[in-house]
Parts: sequence; structure tokens; C-alpha cells
Amino acid sequence: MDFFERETRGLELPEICKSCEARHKGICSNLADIELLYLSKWTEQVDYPAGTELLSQDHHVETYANLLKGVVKLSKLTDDGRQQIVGLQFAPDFLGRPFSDVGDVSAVAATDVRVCEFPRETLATMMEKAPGLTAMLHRQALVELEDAREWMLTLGRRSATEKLALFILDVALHTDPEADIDYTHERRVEIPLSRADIADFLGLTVETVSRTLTRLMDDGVLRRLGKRHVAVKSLAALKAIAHAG
Amino acid sequence: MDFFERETRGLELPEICKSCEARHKGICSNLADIELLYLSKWTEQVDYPAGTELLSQDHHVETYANLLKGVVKLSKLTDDGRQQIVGLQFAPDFLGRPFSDVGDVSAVAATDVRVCEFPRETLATMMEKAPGLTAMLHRQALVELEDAREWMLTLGRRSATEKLALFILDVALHTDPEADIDYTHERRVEIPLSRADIADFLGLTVETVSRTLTRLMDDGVLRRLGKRHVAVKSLAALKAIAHAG
DNA sequence: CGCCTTATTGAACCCCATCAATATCTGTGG
DNA sequence: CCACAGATATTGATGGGGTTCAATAAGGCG
Repeated sequence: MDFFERETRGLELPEICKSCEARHKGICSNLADIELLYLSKWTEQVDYPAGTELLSQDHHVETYANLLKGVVKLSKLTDDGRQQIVGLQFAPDFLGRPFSDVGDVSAVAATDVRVCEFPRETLATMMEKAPGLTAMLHRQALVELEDAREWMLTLGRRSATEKLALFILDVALHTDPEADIDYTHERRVEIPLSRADIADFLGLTVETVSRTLTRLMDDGVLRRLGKRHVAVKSLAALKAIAHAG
Repeated sequence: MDFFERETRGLELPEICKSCEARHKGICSNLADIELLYLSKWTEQVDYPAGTELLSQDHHVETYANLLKGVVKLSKLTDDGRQQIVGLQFAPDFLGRPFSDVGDVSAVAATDVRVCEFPRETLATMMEKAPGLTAMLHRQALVELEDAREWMLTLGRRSATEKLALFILDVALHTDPEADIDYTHERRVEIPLSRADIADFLGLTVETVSRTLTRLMDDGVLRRLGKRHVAVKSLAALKAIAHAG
């Protein structure tokens, strides 16, 4: 603890950290007060508009970040330009690639986002001195692995309708106002992706996404509230359509 | 180091460890000699025939293991029984789920396998006292995440022919006799999965797998050597067909 | 040899992609 | 405020890649 005490003498924890989601559910949740204090010395909150490339498929990026607000899409490309979104990140997920500086996904802000950035070097220092952080990063990697595998099942084995149902469900669960999730009542969901992005996420085309959504509306499972808003009759119904546990 | 010295007094490193693949490229590669010695106190080599369920989708398993020989398939099921293989593991991959005892993939030996098992408790101890091990596990998780995402691109966006080409390529690269990989000459590849498993891996049906393989034969990209053996004209040609970097 | 599992081949169909047209949204400038 | 242009979404018509159903062939093992 010596190191952290020395480095944080006289500092105070920023207000932002106290109410920050990352402090409660994210990467910072496993840090001692003094470790967090040290980290906060190097962090900076930054806003980016939708469409900003936060990590590139081959560029070197010198910062890591916590996602505080908004949605980030992780995507990959084939040689001939077909795209697949391989993951979505919601607050308070961690953005970046520990160990390797060049990875092969690109991360783009799907909505306007706010992140809490800090330099690569800081993460390296913290990973040495604060095992709690390392463990959290490890856990997040395992969670992302689980998510990726769950989505592989969807990509490989489910129909367009099932894919859409699962996607809406996924978004609803991630953007829940942290209350207990109500599976039985109608519920308003904001869709953070364009039709093209949804298609790239589900391994479909925009046309199929559009058609499938209108069919779900016709069947009464969804109601159209706007281009990017729907009302879900009940999450349970969605689950049933998706044939998923 | 005190702990390890106390616990390993008078012990000698088993012969097996010295030539073990895991010691060189796997989880054990980042351990100090004395840490490895401690671990070896608790390990046991076990053989399982093809088809053995090593990790169940909801069962609790009390051991971790290194895969020493053979191939293990990780798979998931939808509610109504459709299956998707979400990963293949080759020696010297690590088998198990740190942090959580119940996960939602099942691991089945695709071929006869040999593993080096040790109890859950041992891993917990090691993760506390040997940071090198934790880091390796973290790295493997990130590699598996990369693999999973690469495969998502394949599942979502590539044709049956591309999928098969990539699959053969993948197998060839993982079962390489550790020499530099020759992309230009003919090369014999043993396919460790049945047609049904290949189908479940690629998100296809057995019929499509069969048809696509014979088409690749007709096109001269592959030669049939046996049900589970093919000769690949050149890995470069396969790559070209797969439209992958 | 005979039985069972696994693989290949064939024919018909269907879901989703593709191509094409129209509609709706968004923002910008007159 | 409206007009217009470009992007985004919806809807329609057609076709193809892969599934489905069905039959034959080829191993594997008693």
C-alpha cells in the first residue's frame, strides 16, 4: 500500500467517482479507496459523438477507458468487406485490450458516448500493484467470452425472428433502470443501433431486419413507437419466441 | 516464495512435466520452477475416450485440467435442442472455468484425449500465490475471446464453402507438428470431428457439409484420403477460398 | 456376413438475400 | 416555414444457397 499512499498524498476523490457506475458494477468496484484515488489522478471524462472510432482494427491506441454512457459496437471485417458486429458494450464496461496493443476488432460508438479514459501506462502500473483490478479485468473477459459464445449459438442456429427477439431482449436487459426486471408488463425499449447495425449484429440484411420487425409488430409482440423505439408487450413473450432459456 | 518452499520440500519434478507441452506453450509456461513443482504435487494424468463429457452445462465439476492430447469440443444448446459448437480446444489448452463453478457450455472429448487434472482448490491456491498463473489464464481467456469473435464473423457472414475452407485451415494450423507452417505444399490433415460435429461447428447441416466437401474435392482443392483424412493442395489456396486474412 | 452408425447423393422446398422501388426521416439553406 | 437532398427504413418481386425429407452407399464392429 506504500506506493499508493505516496502517490496520492493530499488528493481527494473526484465527485464523479462517487456516483460512477463503474465504481459500483464495473472495473473500479474491486478497488480499495486508495487505489481508486490513485487511478482517478490519471482519468479524464470525455464525450464522443456517435460514429467515433474508439479502437481501430490495426491502429495502436494509447488509452483505456470505462464506458459511462452510451453503447459501443465491436466489429470485424472479412477481406472483401462484409461486416459482423461481434459484441456490444454498455456502461460500465471496460474498453481496451490488456496485454496486446493491436487487436483485430474495431470499436465504434453506436450512440453518443461518455467514457472515462486513462493512459495505457496507468493500467500497467495498476495491474502490477492492485490485484483486484486484474481480477476484475479477467472476470470481464470471461463474461465477454460467455456473451460471445451465446451469440455464436444465435448466429449459427437461430432464425431471423428468433435473432430479433433475442436482440430486443438483450437491449432491454442492458438498459434496464437497474430496478428488478419486470417480465410481464409492457415496457418501452430504445434501440441503440441503426437497421444496418442490427443486421450486422445478427448476420442478416437490413431488409430482413425490417421485415421481421414489422412481422413482430403485426403479431402484437411489439408496438412501433418510433424508428428507434418500440414497446415490448412482455419480455416473457420475447423469450418464448427466441426459444431461449 | 516461502509457501512454495515449505510445501515442496524433498519433492522432485515429474519427468512428464519436463517434456510437457503445457510447460512450454500452455498455462504452466509462466510458472517458476518451484511453483510448477508445487502444482505437480496435485496433478494426475488421465485418459478419456472420445465422447466423454468433461464439463457439463449445469453440473458442478471439481477439477481443472490441461489438455495434453486430442481435441475437446465446447458446445451450447438451444431450448429446443439445436446445438452449436462454440469452440474447439487443442493441446495445451486449459480446461475449466475460473471464478464460476457452473458455466453454460458443455465440454466433450471429440477424440480420445489425455488431460492433466488437478483439484479446484489447487487452482485457487495457485491463483493467490502465483500471479504468473493468473496472467496466463487471463491471456488464454482473451485468446479464446478472439477466437470466438473470429468465428462469429464466420458464422454470420460467410458461405458454406468459406466456412469449410476456414475449418480445415484451422485444424491444419492447430495440429501442425510445431514446425514452421508451409503454405505452398500439399499437406495431410486429420479431421478430428464427425460430419455432424463439423455441421454443429459451422452452423450448417451434415448434408451441406458433405456436399461442400465433395465440391472442394472436385475443384481440386482437397483430395480424399479417408473419411477423416484429407490432403490439402496448399493452405494458401484454402485461405483464398475463405476470403480471410 | 449382417447390423448399426455415419456419410454421400438426390429432389423439392423455403427462408433469407438480392435487386429495385417507394417512403420516411433529418438536417440544411432559402 | 417549406423545399430539397441524402441518408435511413420499409415494402415488393424474384432467385439462390442451404435446409429438409428421402434414399443409397460406405464404414465399423459384433
